[in-house]
Formats: sequence, C-alpha cells, structure tokens
Amino acid sequence: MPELLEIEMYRRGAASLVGRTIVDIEAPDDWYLKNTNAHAVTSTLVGATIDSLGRIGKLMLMETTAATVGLRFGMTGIPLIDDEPVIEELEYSSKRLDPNWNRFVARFDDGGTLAMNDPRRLGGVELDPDLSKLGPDAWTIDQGHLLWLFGRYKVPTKVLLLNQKRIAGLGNLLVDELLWRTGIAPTRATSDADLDEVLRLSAALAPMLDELYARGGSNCGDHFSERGAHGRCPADGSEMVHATVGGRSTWWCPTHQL
DNA sequence: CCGGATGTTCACCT
DNA sequence: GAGGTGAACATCCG
Repeated sequence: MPELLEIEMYRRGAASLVGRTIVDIEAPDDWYLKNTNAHAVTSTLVGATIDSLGRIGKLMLMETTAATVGLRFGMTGIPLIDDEPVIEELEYSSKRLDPNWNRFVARFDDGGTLAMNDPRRLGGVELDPDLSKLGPDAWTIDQGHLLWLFGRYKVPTKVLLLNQKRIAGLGNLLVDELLWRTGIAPTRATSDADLDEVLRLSAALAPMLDELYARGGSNCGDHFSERGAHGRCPADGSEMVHATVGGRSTWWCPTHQL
C-alpha cells in the first residue's frame, strides 16, 4: 500500500515521537538494516532524541540528535507507535499485526516504542540515507522540472513517473490514476509528449494528491475499482486494458488515454 | 498449488 | 550512462 500519501499519513501519525529519547534498539533482522548493522545502529541511536519527522517521496526521515534515520516501508510496512498502528488498515497487506514482523524496534525513555512492522520485509532502516538518489518530491515538483524530465529521458511515461530518482513518491496506483486523469497512455514515450500534455500532467498532479489524501490514500483513485477483469473506464465506459509496463501491472483506458 | 500484490535493487542484455 | 527486461527478496491472499 504505501506510496507517498501513506508515508505522509505515517509521518503525521508519528508526531508523538518528537521529543522522546531512544534508550534501546532491537534489530533482530540484519537484512532489514541497509548499509549498517545492529551494533552501529544501537551505538549511534541510543541516547539520541527525536527532533522531527520528514519525508521525501516514500522515504520517511526521522531526524535525531545523533543521525537521520531513513525508514522505508516497502509494500507492506507500517509503523507501530506504542504498539498501535499509525493508520487503521493496510490494504494489500495482512490484516493481522504479528509481532514477529517487527523488524526494527526503538524503545523510548517514556516506555513507549516505535516498531517497523513489515510482513514481507521489503522495507528497511538506514542511517543518514543518501538523498541524492531521490528526485524532487512528487507533491511539490515544479512544472519546469517536469518539462525538463520529459525532454531529458526517453522512456515510457509510466516508467519515468515511477523512477524515484527522477521524481520521488509516486507508486503503481498513483501513476495509473494520474495518467488516467490526464488522458496519457502509460506506454507512450516521454519523447512523444507534447507541451500541452506535460502541462496537463503537471497541473493535475498536486491536486490529485491533495484529493486522494483527503479521501484516504492511494487506493481511493477514481479508477481504482476498475483495476480487474472487465473493469470499465468511469469516464467513457471502455473496457480497461491490462498489461505489464515498466515491470508493473498496469490498467488504462484505450479510448481516452492516448 | 499457483499467481499476483501499492517497492527497490541488481544482474544481464543491447 | 541510457534504456529494456526479468529476477529476487518474503509473505499473505484469493
């Protein structure tokens, strides 16, 4: 589930962490730690206080007095604060919250905890992540940068929008929804896009994110329910097309997405 | 049992 | 480096 909208919900839901001091780290799963190990994480973070919580794309940034902790949630990760999930339900993940899936836990001076609960283990924790690997955040990317990206790279439009190095935060569902809203086929080469299309895309992006955030997340798009056999375009009734684009399952309307 | 899943990375091509 | 493809990671769900 987590695309940038969900990570933003996580970030806001984790506000109560600010001001707490870490007294212990449990990192039972070495594989979950990226570019570090349990010893280094523990020695760095124990004694550190949480200053603030940030986000770039799908990466949550927990600023502490000792280091920036990068939290990635993969497909099924969710933070538990004091054993409570920060949002009620995680679509496409398990309905349970098995404590065995707590891949990383920070204990605080007030007795509370932050746990990364992640059944599939596709997320991870990193100290001082390299932010140069991420493009500008999709929510605030400006029109000029988007135009530059379309001129610079020649790939299927969906591939560009999914590439976190080019633009950070959009996932499979949000990209399909954005392309559906703007009438652009996901397979269409970025080099074939005309100015008007890129401007349309740019104009639709932030309002779409605002709207879907208010509705409840990435799975609240207008055509989400039509992802499936015999799904029909809510705009014109055409049968939705399904194919793999950029390695991802993709649905679009063959009539109005060109 | 099998296929697929809202993510990322790496390996291996051209 | 670009650009394309496919696999791998681990687990749950229908």
